[in-house]
Parts: sequence; structure tokens; C-alpha cells
Amino acid sequence: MKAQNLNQIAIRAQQQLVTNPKPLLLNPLLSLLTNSQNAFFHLYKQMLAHPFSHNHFTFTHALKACCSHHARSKALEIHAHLVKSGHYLDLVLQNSLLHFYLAHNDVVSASNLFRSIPSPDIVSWTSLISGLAKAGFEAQSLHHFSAMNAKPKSIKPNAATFVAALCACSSLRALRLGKSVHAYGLKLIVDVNIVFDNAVLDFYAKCGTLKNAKNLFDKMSMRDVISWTTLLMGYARGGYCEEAFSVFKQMVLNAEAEPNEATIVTVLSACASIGALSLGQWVHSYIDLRHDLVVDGNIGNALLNMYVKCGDMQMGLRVFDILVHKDVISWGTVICGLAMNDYGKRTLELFARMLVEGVEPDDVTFIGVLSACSHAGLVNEGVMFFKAMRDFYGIVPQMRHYGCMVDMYGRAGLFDEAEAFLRSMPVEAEGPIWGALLQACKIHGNERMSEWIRGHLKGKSVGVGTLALLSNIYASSERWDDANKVRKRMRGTGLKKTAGCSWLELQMSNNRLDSNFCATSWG
DNA sequence: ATAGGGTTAG
Repeated sequence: MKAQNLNQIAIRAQQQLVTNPKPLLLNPLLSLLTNSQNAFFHLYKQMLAHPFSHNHFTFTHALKACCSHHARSKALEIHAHLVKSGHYLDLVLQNSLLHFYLAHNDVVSASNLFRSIPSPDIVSWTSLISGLAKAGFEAQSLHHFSAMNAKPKSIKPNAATFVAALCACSSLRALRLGKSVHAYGLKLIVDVNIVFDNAVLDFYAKCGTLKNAKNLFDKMSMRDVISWTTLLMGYARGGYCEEAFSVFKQMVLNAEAEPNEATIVTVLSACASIGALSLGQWVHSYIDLRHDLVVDGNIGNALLNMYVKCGDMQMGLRVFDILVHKDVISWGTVICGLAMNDYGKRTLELFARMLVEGVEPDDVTFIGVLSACSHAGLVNEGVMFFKAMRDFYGIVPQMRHYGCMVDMYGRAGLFDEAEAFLRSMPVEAEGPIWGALLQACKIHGNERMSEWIRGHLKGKSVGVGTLALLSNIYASSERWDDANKVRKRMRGTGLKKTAGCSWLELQMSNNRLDSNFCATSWG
């Protein structure tokens, strides 16, 4: 709703209050103001002032507004008012209150309220079952689902209730239970209901096999964008990213439903996770073809992430440049991307630009910045940024930040500094940090440090990669006994070192960013 | 008038 229209509605409401302040005429105007908190509650207050200018409907609108604006104290106020004025006896109002509490995860108030309802109707039950499932109380949710069927006051679930129960089953990964809910639903729901079908589809995609989900999808008599996206996400989540992409391609070619933001963001993330540049490019062309879609916001960030993950920094930077709203995610993506692809100096230039444009860096931004310093050998800068992060931006360093610092000292061969830093850390370093340092010891031939690390790792559980590295260090200095000891320990844990692999398509080597491009791209 | 479906990312 445009601001201009809102003003007109507010003015009409003021006229109405003077000429004929009847709830029948005022309530529809009030409901139109729901999205504008101030205007809404201004009118609401005026209507409340006169006993004959409001009724039950007024309060349902008010509670709905509280829901969308997260106005908890306002909702409590309304609750109290309803009790005092006697409106509380209306079941619809109790249901509205129940929904407000559940939507704000106030399970205690919601349960108390539900217990106080003498004869809950289908909406009360469904609200409760759905709210509990979403708040993480799946078992209680399903308990109520079965309780509602119990005599003497049994109430038959409807499609909305089944959707809520299936949601609880999905979160619990309760395959058998969900199957029986599905079967029960098939008995009670006779008309085609696409929301129910989609909920079932999502349940099988999450808990069952993708084959089941695909069969169901093929059998559905109607499919909309959510059906397609649910299937696509099922494949992507299961790691079948090529299949996820082919669902997208089919969706576009068969034109049964039009992809929306969720569809596109999901398929781009699938392409990114396997480094499938050519598939990602296909999605990009599709976005450009759709003149109603803009490369910005979530789609822009997802596209940027896809190019970065596929190693095409040139396109990544081009997408980054055209983003109108560059948020902390956009900056973080491009900064970490440059750092990962070893453009240390460019990373820091972009970080400076981020600060100039007034976007506050967060923990992930500093991962990129610190790892750029580490890769480029900029130790002084790294130390400075680490301090700025902690002391100026108030970001508590996490293991990953510590890791960057230790890695930075190690790569620079500053082992005393690395050791001092490790000792100054408030938390115990984790496996990967030791691994990075061992790697540095190997490169710089620092056996004393390797020994010290070995002492630290004694009896601790560390990743197999670290152990492999340690054994290789021993092997390279021909300390076979020590090397074998470590190998033995690897076998003892039942771990195997798998060969590293890269999914990046081969063409990425042609997409490396050259210094010329960097120099011209932002002056 | 009140309850119901899929969401990604650094």
C-alpha cells in the first residue's frame, strides 16, 4: 500500500469518526491500515474511546496488527481489555490471542490460554498444533494432534491441521509417523488441496527418499511454484545438485509454474556448491530474460556467490558492481571470494571501500580480511585488523579468526609470534589450527615447533588431516618410527584420509582475474 | 474476523 493511499484512508477514517462512527464502516478502514503501525493504532485508540464505534471485529484486526508488528505489550494490553470488557468470551478472539502468543514463541501463555477455552474449535486446535511445531515442540504438537481426535469432544482435522502435523513430522524426521498422518489425511481430505499435497511432498523430500518425492510430484494433479521449488530443494539438500538444476530447467521449459526468488536462489546455491559455472550461467541468462526480475537483493547475492564459488571473480565483481543495495552479505561474499582466490591486495581495497560506504563489517567480513592478510604476507596489517575487529567493532574472535592469525604467522615463518599468540588465546586451539601451523613448520623446516605441537596433540582428538600432515612431516625428515606411530593412531581411530578434490570446472583457469582488470574496474 | 505449504547466502 502506497503512503499516499494510507493518508487518504486515514483522512476518510477521521471524516467517518465525525459523521457516522459505526464499527461497520470503521473496521474496514482500520484493517486497511494494518501495515502502518502508527496510523493503525492511532485510529484504533480513537475507536476504543467510544463504546459504540468498535466491536469484536475491531479486536481481531488489532491482534493481527500486533502480530505483524511484534507489538507484544500492545497485545497484552488488548488481552487485559478483552477480559475486562467481556469480549473475551468470543472464541474467535481467543483464537486470535492464541495465535499471537504462538507466533511469538510464548508457548506457556498459549498453553494456559488453550486450556482455558471450554470448547476449542478446529481453528484453536490447528493454531496450537502448528504453533507448537514451529516453536520446536514437535512432540507436544503431535500429542495435541492425536488428542483432538479423542472422544467425547472429538474434532476432525482438516487440511490445515494435517499440514501442521506434517510439519512437526518433518522436523522430527519421523518417517513412519508422517506416513500414517499422510494416510489419515488421504481419508479425510476428498477435494484436491495443493497446500496439503505440497506439505506431503516436502515431508517425503525431507524424511523419505527423493524417489518417493519424485513419484508423488509426478502424480500430483496440480503443481504450483512451491511444488517445483520443494522438489528442487529436496535434491539440492540431498546433495544431488545436478538433479536440482535439471528440475529447474524442466520447470522453465515446461512453463507449468514460473520460478520465483526462492526457486532461483536455491538453484544458484546448488550450482555454487558443485562449482558448476556453466549451469550457473544458464540460470543467469534466465534471470536476464525475465524482465520482472532484478539482479539485486537475495537473487543478486546468490548470483554473486555462485560466480565466486565457481572461481569466476571477473563476473563476480561485475555482478557486485551492479548491485544497488550492497548489504553486509554482498560485501562479505565478494571480500571472502577475493581472499579465497588469492587477491590479497584487492581484498583490502574492497574492504576499505566497504568502510567508506558506511557498511559495518561483521565477523565473516573479517575472516576474508584476515585470510587476505595471511595469504599476502601482510602481518602488520593483519594484527591491526584483528585488534580493530575486537576492540573497535566489538566482535568476539571465533576459532576461525584465531586460525587466520596463526596461519598468518606460520606462513610468514614467525613461529615465536605464532606460539605467543596461541598461548594468549582464551580458548584451546582446534585441530585445523594445528594443522595449518604444522603445514608452515613443514615449509619452513621448523622441527622444534613440530615437536611442540606434537606434545600438544598427545591424547587429543584431532582431524585426520592434521594427523596425516604430522606423519608426513616425520616422514620427510626420515623419522619413520614417529611417522608410523602417527599412522597407527590414524588407523586406531578408524579414519582414512581421502584425497582432496576440486569440483571447479576446468574453464575456471581461463577466468582468473588479471591485474589489468582490477586496476580498471574501480579506478 | 481467527488457523495451513517451499527460502538462500558470505
